[in-house]
Amino acid sequence: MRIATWNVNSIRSRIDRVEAWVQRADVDVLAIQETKCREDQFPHDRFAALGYEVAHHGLNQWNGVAIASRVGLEDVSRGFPDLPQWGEPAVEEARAIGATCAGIRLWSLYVPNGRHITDPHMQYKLAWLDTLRVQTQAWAETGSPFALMGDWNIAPQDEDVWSMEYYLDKSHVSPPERAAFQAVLDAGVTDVVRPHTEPGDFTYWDYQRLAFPKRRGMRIDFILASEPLAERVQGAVIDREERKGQGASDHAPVVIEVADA
DNA sequence: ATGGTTGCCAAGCAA
Repeated sequence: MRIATWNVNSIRSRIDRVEAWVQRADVDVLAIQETKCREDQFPHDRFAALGYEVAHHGLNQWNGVAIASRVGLEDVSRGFPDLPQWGEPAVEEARAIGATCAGIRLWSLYVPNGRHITDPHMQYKLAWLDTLRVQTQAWAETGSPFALMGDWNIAPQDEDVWSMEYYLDKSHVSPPERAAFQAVLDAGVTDVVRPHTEPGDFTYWDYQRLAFPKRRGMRIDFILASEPLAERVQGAVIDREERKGQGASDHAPVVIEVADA
């Protein structure tokens, strides 16, 4: 079984490429981030035509997460307990959706962008991650297979950015963010993609300044699996090809191959 | 050279 995560940067503007990619990559489950639309705007019919069920959580033109599956989709959860609120008025944003597919509990997550080390968004981001840490610990204690998939807006290691000098005073690499990411790992999950990749294998490249052809990217999209699932992962790939050409998302899809239970 | 890109939706914000 092939499971993937992809920040598509608007499902409506990307639907043609998403449709082509899920067929080319032959994925059974796709966790999507940044759908950027309400539920009534989501192109459900396009996924249904390909044989995928979809659970979507989208409240407005921002954020938005979904899970598409052709191996079953059960027990959908939109958000999880104690997530911090944001905005005026403060609301819980559409940044997490969970579903059970082929016996595996999968989460599509869009971690808040801290924007800058000193920005209020950074405290929101860290609080959000701490809530995720608490939940991860609880999920791990059940001993069931699960994965946290999505855009973390964190580059946990120096090799995960094209230049540490460039990012030194910026978000995504700060010690508090990296500590928050590590705390989630310590709660009971592991990065199952890294063992199958090399330094310089990024998942995101800015649209600006020719970042992609200059290979100036970051590795900020991850699949973190609990032990019962991690031991079934047979391979992984970041599909850099999908970042090429007109109409590409600024993120590449990340795929894992999982053995049957 | 203080630039450039994309998507929301139609001015400015978000990434």
